[in-house]
Amino acid sequence: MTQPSRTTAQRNTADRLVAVIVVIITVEAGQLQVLLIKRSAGPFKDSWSLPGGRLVEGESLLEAATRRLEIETGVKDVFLEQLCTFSGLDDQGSVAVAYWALVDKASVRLARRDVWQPAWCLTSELPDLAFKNDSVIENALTRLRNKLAYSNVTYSLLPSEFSLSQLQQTYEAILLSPLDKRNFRKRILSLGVLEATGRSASEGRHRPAKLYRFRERRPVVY
Amino acid sequence: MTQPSRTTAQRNTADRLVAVIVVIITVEAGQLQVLLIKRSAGPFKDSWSLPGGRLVEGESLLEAATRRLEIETGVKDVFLEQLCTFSGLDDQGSVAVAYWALVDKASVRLARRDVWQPAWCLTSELPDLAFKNDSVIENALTRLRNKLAYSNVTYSLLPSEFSLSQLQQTYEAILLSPLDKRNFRKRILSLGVLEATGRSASEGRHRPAKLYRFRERRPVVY
DNA sequence: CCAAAAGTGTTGGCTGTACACCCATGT
DNA sequence: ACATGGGTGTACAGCCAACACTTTTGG
Repeated sequence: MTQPSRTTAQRNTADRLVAVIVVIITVEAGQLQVLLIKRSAGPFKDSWSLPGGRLVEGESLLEAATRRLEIETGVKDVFLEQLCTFSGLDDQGSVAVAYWALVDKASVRLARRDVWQPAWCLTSELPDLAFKNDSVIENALTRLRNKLAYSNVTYSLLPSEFSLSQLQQTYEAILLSPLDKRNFRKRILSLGVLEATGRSASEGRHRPAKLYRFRERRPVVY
Repeated sequence: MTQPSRTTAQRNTADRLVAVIVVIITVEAGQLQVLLIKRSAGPFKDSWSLPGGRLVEGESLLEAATRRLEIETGVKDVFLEQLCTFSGLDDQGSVAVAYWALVDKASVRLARRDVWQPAWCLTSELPDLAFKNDSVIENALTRLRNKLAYSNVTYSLLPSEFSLSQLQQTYEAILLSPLDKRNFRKRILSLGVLEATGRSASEGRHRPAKLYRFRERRPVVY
């Protein structure tokens, strides 16, 4: 059984090429960043796009997204959730299921290859992207901002132990606005999703900060 | 170019059968209902499932869902939104993109056909469903409940003019819990999404109720 | 001793919730 | 006249936002 041609402009079976794409988000130095891939072949050669790829035989959507995430970053067991599904991102009738993931940049080892190099990009300075990927990213960021308010998703953006200031900086980077320190601490601590580790860490020549841990390192909604 | 067989348990191309399924929701007499189809052929023959079907050539996902909704109910221009995408609902490697829709039952004319008859079913009395469709419905209802709190989606469940009591009954049917009348009216009116029509209607032998209209008959988030 | 970030409480406004009675109509 | 649902206001509590100073450390 031969494969139908993948390059003709319109597919001639009712089956579709199904791909997953993954919006991999991190925060570093108070800046939101997204992982992009430099396209070194195919349509949109030399422009940037989100990492993605087709499903392989027998693979579920989540498996494909998990695999893709690990290929690019080496990380597993982070927050990874379906976002939405697009048709018409290319003009080939394919269907793309977008996922989004949150990773701690320190735990990432970017894939090193000659072609299709991944790189972090500030969300404030996104280049032109292939396949309308900018709307996918916008979508993911909106979801992230909403989800901050009623879930613990940030567990996946930080190391296992962190200070409240770090957590606050993460929130501020995502929301693009400063938060009041006392109100933030009150709110977060009263949720009861954190526990103190008893340890402290000083970064630079300052007073050392108490370290906290998320009680659950998996998604919880309040 | 031959089509690959659709009946073997595992597909042997990386292309997938892509279908949309639609959770069509309505409220009547204080009861949430979902449109189901009696399967009269194929897998799960004689059990119930959500209406759905494959994409046709050149069709987008939203177009497919819109078409399916209109085929079953005759209605267009109602609230229709993507829900989420499943792989593994059957064991054939297909991918199903679920949508959900809200319709005013009075404006619906159910498709009449000899086979695959559609029928309304109370969500409190769902039969066993094919293809794990029960989880899809649960998902849609959860989304609806959440969305009640910050959007005007109910515009699509009611006739163009309605009383506040009708609106409240709709909310109660969805949330499965009674609401305080005065608080409900205060809350809804203060949102400013309704406008009084100036007209009234009495149903039965009661005091006639003021009628209202949604300012926007399309989704708005507060 | 100085710079830098950590840590800590109180107040006022607003929002949401609980709660009960009178009114207009049709029969 | 009465039964039925329509319509209305107040008081209290909990939540969120605004706001400034002291403490601890490293250099």
